Amino acid sequence: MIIIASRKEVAQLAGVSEATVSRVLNGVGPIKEETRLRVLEAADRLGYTPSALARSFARRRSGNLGVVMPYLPKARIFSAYYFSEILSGIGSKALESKYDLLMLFREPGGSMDYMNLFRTQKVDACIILGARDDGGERQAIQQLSEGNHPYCLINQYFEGEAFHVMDADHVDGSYQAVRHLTEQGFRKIAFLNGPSQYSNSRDRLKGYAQALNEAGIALDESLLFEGNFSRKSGYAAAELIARQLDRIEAVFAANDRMAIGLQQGLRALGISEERMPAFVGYDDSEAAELCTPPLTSVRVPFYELGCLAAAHVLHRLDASDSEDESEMNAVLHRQLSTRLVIRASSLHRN
Amino acid sequence: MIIIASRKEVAQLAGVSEATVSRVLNGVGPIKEETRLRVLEAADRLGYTPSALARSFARRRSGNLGVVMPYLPKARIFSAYYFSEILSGIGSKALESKYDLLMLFREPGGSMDYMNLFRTQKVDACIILGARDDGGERQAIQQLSEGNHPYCLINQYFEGEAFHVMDADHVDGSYQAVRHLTEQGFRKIAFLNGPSQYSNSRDRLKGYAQALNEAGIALDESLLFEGNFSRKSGYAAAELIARQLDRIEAVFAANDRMAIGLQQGLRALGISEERMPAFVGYDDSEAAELCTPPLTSVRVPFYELGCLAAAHVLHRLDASDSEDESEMNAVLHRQLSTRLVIRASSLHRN
DNA sequence: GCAATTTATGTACGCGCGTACATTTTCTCA
DNA sequence: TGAGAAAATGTACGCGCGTACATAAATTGC
Repeated sequence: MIIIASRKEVAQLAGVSEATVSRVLNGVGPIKEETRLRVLEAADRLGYTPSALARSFARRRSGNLGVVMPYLPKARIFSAYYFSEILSGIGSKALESKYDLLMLFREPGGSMDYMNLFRTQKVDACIILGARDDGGERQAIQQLSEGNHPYCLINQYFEGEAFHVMDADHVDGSYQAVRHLTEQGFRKIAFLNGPSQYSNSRDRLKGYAQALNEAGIALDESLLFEGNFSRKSGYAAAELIARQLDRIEAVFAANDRMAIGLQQGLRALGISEERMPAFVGYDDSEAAELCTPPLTSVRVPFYELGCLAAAHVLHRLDASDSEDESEMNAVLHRQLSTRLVIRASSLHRN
Repeated sequence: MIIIASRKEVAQLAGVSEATVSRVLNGVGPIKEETRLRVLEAADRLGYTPSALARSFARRRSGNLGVVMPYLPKARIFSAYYFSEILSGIGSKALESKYDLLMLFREPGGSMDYMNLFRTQKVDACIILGARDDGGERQAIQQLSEGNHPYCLINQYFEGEAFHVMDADHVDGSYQAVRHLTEQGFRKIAFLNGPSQYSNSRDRLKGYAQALNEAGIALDESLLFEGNFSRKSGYAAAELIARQLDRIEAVFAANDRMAIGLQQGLRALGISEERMPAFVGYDDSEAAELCTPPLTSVRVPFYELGCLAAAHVLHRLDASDSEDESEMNAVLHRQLSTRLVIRASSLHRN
C-alpha cells in the first residue's frame, strides 16, 4: 500500500511552512523562485496532490455541476436521444471549466428538494432536466431562485415564474410540422402529444392549433391523443388511432420514439401500408433517418441547449464570486429555434 | 437570502451539545427518546441538513462513484448505445446504494492518472469505460490494483494482468455471428473490426477465425477491415469494400453503427440492393431493428455489465471497511454471454 | 547607514462534521 | 439504600486545506 503524503510532509521535506506549500501549489502571493522549485520538487518526490475533498471543504465549493435526471427504474434513460444529446452538451462545457458532472436522479416519489443540493454543498450549480409542472417542482425551483443559486431548467418553463430556462421554440417547431402536413393537402391531422405537465407539450399544442387555424381547419378534440414519450406509449396509442383511421390522414407525434412506436403498433394491428397515415415526428433523432420510411421530424438543438445551460450556470457562478449584482439578477429565458427536416414519411403518396 | 443553519445553532436551540445533535442525526449511540425528538424538531425548525461536503471530509469518503468516459470533443458520446446502456446500469446500482455518480472525461491526451482520483478523494470507487490497451493505461490501472482501490473495467481486459474486469463473451458472440453466415452458405465473409487496442476487437477476430475454420474456410487477410466504431468509419470503409465486392458475399461488423454506416456508404456508391452483401452487426442496438433491412446483430447485456460492475466496486468498498482480506484479494474477471439476434439483413436472398 | 517599503515566509485558525474519551445521569440488584 | 453497571450526554480534537495576520528578510530611498 502506498502511503499518501500530505502537505505537512511536503513542507518538511522542502524545509518550509505548510502555508508556503499551499501558496506555491495555488500560485498565490509572491514566492521566491528558488523556494517554489524546492517545494515543487518535494511535492513531486512524495507524489503529493492536494485532496480535492479537503480543498473543496476549505473553499466551501464542491467543484461539482449537478445534473438532475428523471427517475427511471430501468428505463435506460441515457439511451433517449433527448437526454444523451443534452448531457453531451453539458459535459463538454463542464470539462472546459474544470467542473465535474454529478448525476442526480429524482427519487421515485417525484420532485426533489433542490435546495438541499446546495445546502449540503453537493453542487455549486445545477441543471434540471425533465422537470414537470407540478406544485412541488414549482416550489422547489422557487426556492432556488430566491436563494439566488445558479441553476437552469432545460426545455421546461413555468407559467408566471421568472425561472432560468434554456428552451427551444416548440410552438414554431410544431407549427412548421403541421403546416408541412396541411401544405401537402392533409386535413385530418391527429396529434399524439406528451403529458401536459410539460411546457413543451403545451407549446406543441399551440403550434398545432395555429397551423390548423391558418389552414382553415377546425381543431377536433377527438384527434388529440396523449402518450408519455416512450415508444411503448406510441405503440399503445396505435389501438385508439386504428379505430378511427378513416378519419385520420396524418399524425404528428411529439417525439420520434412515439411516432415509431405508433407506426409499429399500426403495422402490428394489420394496417396495410396503403392505409398508413403520414407521419411527422419530433426531435430528429438518429432513429428518424434509419426507420422505414424515413421519418420527417423537427430538429431540436439539444446539444446546444446543454452547452448554453451549462455556460449560463457557470457564468452565474463566476458572477456570484465577483458579487456582480447586475449579472446575478438577469434571469435567463431563451428559446433556440427549431427546424423541420422533411423525409419520406410525411410525403403524400401518389 | 436564506441563512444556512449549522450544527451549532441546532445544538443551542435543542439545548444539547453538538455531539448529541450529530449522534441523533446519524443514529449513533444510545439517545434518550425525548432528546432525540427535541433535536429533530430543532433541526427541522432551522431547516438544518448536514453539509455533505463537511461530512465527506470528516469521514474521508466522498460518496462518489466515478465513471471514466472516453474523451470526445463533440462526439456526443452519451448517444452511443453502448455507453448509454452501461451508464443506466451503473446509475441504477449507484442510486440503490446512495452513491452519487461522478462523470469523468479523459483528457484529450489519452490516458489518465486514475490514482489521482483516489488520492484527491474525488471518488471512493471507479468504473472505467472505453480503456484502450496501451502502456499508459496499463500502468495507470496497475497502480489502482496495487493500491487496492475498488475499480472495475468494463468490456476491456489486459493480457497478462489480473485486473478487475466485467466483460462479455465476444469470442463466442462473433463466432455465433459468423457461423450463422457460414450456415447460410456464405463463404466470402469480410470483417469490419474495431481498433485492435481493444480486447473485444481481438476477441471478435478470434471468434471470426474460429467460425471460418470450423467451416473449412481459410482466413483471407484481404477481407479484414478496420474502423473506429463510428458510423462515419463504416461509411468510409464502404469505398474499400465496394472495390472488391465481387469477392465478398457477407460482412460482419464489430458494431451496429459501422454496419449501418457501411450499408449507407455502399448505397451512396450506387451499389444496388441485389449486389448488396449480407450484414451482421454487433451490440443489438435499437437502430438494428429500425434500419432497413433490419440488422442481424449480437446482443450484449450492456445494462447488466453496468449493474454488475457497480455492484462489484461497491461491494469491495464495503469489504475494505470491514477489512475483509479475502474479499479484497479476489480479482474479478467475468464474462457475460452474448446472443445472436437474427433479422433480415443476414438472410440469404432466394 | 538607517528608516520606510516591499517581498517573502511563518503562525494560527476556521471550515462543519465524526468520534474517542471523559463525565454525568439513570438503572439494576443486592 | 448504596455500589456498580449501563445509558446518556458533554468535551475536545482531528480531518487537510485556505488564508488573514504577524513576522522576518530583502530592497529602496535619502
